Amino acid sequence: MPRKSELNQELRDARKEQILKAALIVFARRGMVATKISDIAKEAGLSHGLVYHYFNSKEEIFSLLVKKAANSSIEIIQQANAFKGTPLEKLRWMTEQILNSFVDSEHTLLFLIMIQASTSDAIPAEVKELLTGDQSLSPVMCTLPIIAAGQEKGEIISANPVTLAVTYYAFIQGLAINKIQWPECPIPDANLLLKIFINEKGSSYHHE
Amino acid sequence: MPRKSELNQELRDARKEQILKAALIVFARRGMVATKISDIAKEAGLSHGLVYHYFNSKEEIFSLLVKKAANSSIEIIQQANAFKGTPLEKLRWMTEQILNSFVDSEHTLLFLIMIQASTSDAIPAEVKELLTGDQSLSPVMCTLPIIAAGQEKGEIISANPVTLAVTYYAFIQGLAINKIQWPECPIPDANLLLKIFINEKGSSYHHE
DNA sequence: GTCTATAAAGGGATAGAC
DNA sequence: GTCTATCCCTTTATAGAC
Repeated sequence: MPRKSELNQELRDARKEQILKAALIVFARRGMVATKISDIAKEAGLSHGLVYHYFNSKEEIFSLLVKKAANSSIEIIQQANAFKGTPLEKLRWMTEQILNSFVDSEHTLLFLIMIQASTSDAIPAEVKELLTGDQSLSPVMCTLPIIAAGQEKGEIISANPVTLAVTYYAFIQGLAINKIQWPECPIPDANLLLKIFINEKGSSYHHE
Repeated sequence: MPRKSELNQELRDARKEQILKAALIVFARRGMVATKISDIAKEAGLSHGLVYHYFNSKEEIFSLLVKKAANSSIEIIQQANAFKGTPLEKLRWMTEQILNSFVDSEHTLLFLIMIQASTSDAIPAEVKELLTGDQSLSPVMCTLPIIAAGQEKGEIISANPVTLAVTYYAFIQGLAINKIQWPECPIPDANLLLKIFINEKGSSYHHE
C-alpha cells in the first residue's frame, strides 16, 4: 500500500510540473490576466477541468511561478558571492551565468514572470509581496556589497553604487524582454555589460 | 453656425485628450487586457458610457496610444541624426533626451505601452503591426547608421553594431520598467550608458 | 453631452459523469 | 484521474432617459 501511494504521488507531481511548465510559457507571453485557464490547459494538452484538479486557482499557479523565479534569482547572486575571485570577477561570473541562461528559454521566461509581477498593478497584492516581502533580498540590495567591495579595491568606478546596480539590472531586464520580442537577437558578451563598471583608462579589465 | 461647431469640436477634442491621458496611466500600470473601461472612466473622472461615446472600443484607445508612442520614439532618433556633432555626440544627445524624458512620467508611460505592445501575445495583431509594419523604422535599425559611422571614425568599439544597438535599447527599456516599479529610482547619467560604446583606453570620451 | 440601466459575451470555477 | 456540462459573475458594449 505505501508503495502504490508513493507511485501515485510521483505521477501527481509530474502532472503538476507539466501544468506549471505550460503555464510558464503562456503567462510569460500573454500576461497573467490575459491568460485563460483554457490557454494553460491547451498548452499542456489536457482539459481545463483537470487544471483545477491540481491547482485551486489561476492565481495559485502564477504565485508558484513567481516564487520559483524569485528563488532562482536570489540563488545566482549568492553563488556569485561565494565565487572565488575579486568583486569584478564575481560580477563577471554572475553576468555570464545570466546571459547563458537566456539561451535556454525557461530562465528567460521566469525572468519575465518576475518583471510582470513587480511592474503590473493587475497582480494581486499577496503575489507582489512574494517579491517585496524582504527588501534586503532584492537583487539590487544583494549586489550592493559586491559593488562596494570593488570600488574599495579600485576595480569599479566610484559612482553611486545604487545607480550602478539599477543600471546593471535595467540591462538584464531589458535583454530578457528583448529576447521574447526577437528570440534570435544577439546576446552581448558579459564584458560589454561590465564596461559600465570600469574606468576607461588603465583599468584592471582583462580578457580570459 | 461654423463658429459654434468649431467650438464644439474643440471641446470634443479636449475630452478625447482627457480620456487618452487617463487611459495611458492605467494601461501602462495594469496592461491592456487587465484594464477595464471603467478603470479608464474612473481615472478620467467620468462615466464608462461616455468613454464609448468618444471611442469605439478599448482596442482603439490602446491603438492610438501605441501610434503616439511609436511616433515619438522615431522622432527622437531623427532629431539625433540631425544633431550637429560626431556620431558619439549624436548618441549622447539622444541618450540625454531619453533619460530626461524619464523624469516626466508621460514619456515613460508611452515607453511602457510600446514594450507591452511588442512583447505581449495578448495584443491584437493589428495593433502589433503598427510597430512591426516597417522594419526599417525600428529603433535598432534607425540607430545602426550612427553606430557604424562612429566605428568608422574610431569613436566606437568595433563590435557587431546590431549587438551594440540591442544592448543599448535593452538598457533604455530596462530603465523605463525600473522607473515604474520604483519611481524615485536613481537615473544614471548618459555617460554611464555610453561607456558600452567606448574603448577603455585613450577614448575620445569627455565630460562637458 | 452625459449618465444609468441593461443586454450579450466571455471566462473562472464547480459538479458530476465516466 | 480525466473530461464535459453548467453555473455565475465580471466586463464589454448598447440603448435610452435626462
